[in-house]
Amino acid sequence: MVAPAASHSRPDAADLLVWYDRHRRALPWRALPGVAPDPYRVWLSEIMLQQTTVAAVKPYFARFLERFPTVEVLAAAPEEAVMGAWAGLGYYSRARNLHACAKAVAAAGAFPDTVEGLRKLPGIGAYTAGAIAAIAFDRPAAAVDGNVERVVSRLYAIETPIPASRPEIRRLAESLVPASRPGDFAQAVMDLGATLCTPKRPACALCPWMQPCRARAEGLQETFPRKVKKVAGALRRGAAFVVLRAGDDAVLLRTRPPEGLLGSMAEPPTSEWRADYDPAQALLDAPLDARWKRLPGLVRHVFTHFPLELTVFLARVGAGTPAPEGMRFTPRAALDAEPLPGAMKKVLAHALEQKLAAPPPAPKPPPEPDLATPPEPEAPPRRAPLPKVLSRRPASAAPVVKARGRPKGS
DNA sequence: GATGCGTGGGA
DNA sequence: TTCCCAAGCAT
Repeated sequence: MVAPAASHSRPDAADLLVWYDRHRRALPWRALPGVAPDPYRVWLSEIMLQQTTVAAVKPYFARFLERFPTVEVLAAAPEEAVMGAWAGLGYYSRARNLHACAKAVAAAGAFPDTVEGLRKLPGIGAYTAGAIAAIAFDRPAAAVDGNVERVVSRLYAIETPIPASRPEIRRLAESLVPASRPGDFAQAVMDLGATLCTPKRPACALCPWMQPCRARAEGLQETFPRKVKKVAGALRRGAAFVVLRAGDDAVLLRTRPPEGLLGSMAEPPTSEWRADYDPAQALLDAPLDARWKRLPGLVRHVFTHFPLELTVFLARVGAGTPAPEGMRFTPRAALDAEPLPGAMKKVLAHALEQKLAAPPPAPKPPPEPDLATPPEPEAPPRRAPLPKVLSRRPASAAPVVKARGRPKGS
């Protein structure tokens, strides 16, 4: 529902466009004024920017353009090359859909230039279809993302919480789209939300839409959009098994199933992840027979919907040891080519850090008393630099290894 | 409509 | 530390 109308004029697209012409952000995927945008770049950037910050996307976007300069090149690339180039960016179904979409577009010969046509492609939903139609083809379409929801909910002081208010927000957003320069308008609203109409401490004094904004008039701008907060997921635990093979200095890896969590990404074998998992029983889940050492500390990682704690086990096997069914040995020098998500990079960094660390003198209590295999007596270094094989990519160059002994109990 | 799906950064 | 969030999509 909309707050009672006061003396507010209707938000004028022209006012926003004046502001945009002066304050628009320069972004790598954004065409210069007067230059026709490249649909491939617009599409690629929009997919990467789904739930992802501009700063995180920039290096990935540049690397993708280098490796896959056109949609035809991307379509012809092997799946694992695409997954590898995406590794670290998150939401990996985007990468699979990206590849599938590229194949469809390459087969069709061009991107569709309407919302309806775009909407049919994998990985393109209501927002992205509107954004591409507007930005790449200057169609009068609304691109309603989180920024626009915030801007519109403030303009009209919408009291209904998200997500129930989404249909209303969309209608209002569509009513604002001008016939002239709809592509610039779509980008202007997002720039406004990203730079002035921010979630916290919006800079209303600089806003071209301050006058018609109802939330601002009431001094309640920061309280919109209304939303219901979600509950955090329950902690899950598990064990991860790092096997180092002598001779070629290789690590045992497998590929996860194509659907679901971390789909199609690589990982060292792990147990199931459950709330009641007992690391003391972990060796029952080990991928092969070996002299397993339970490493001190543990690897923590927080996914969207649950936190995870992995206890890491390390084993060394002889040269020539074959990989178990469905797994492979990858030499450490070749780990860069594996699509390892952040959580699994932490696991490998934790294990290899143990291996490389010189034994410090200070002993330290084991993280948990009842161990199948007692951990090594040495204390792990608090924050050793990442092993070289794991440091790549400017953006995610140093996945922080949060692993420390737990002073359990009390 | 509710869930599942990553990651990194800022307050 | 903890919470929230950032150009959403598929089911």
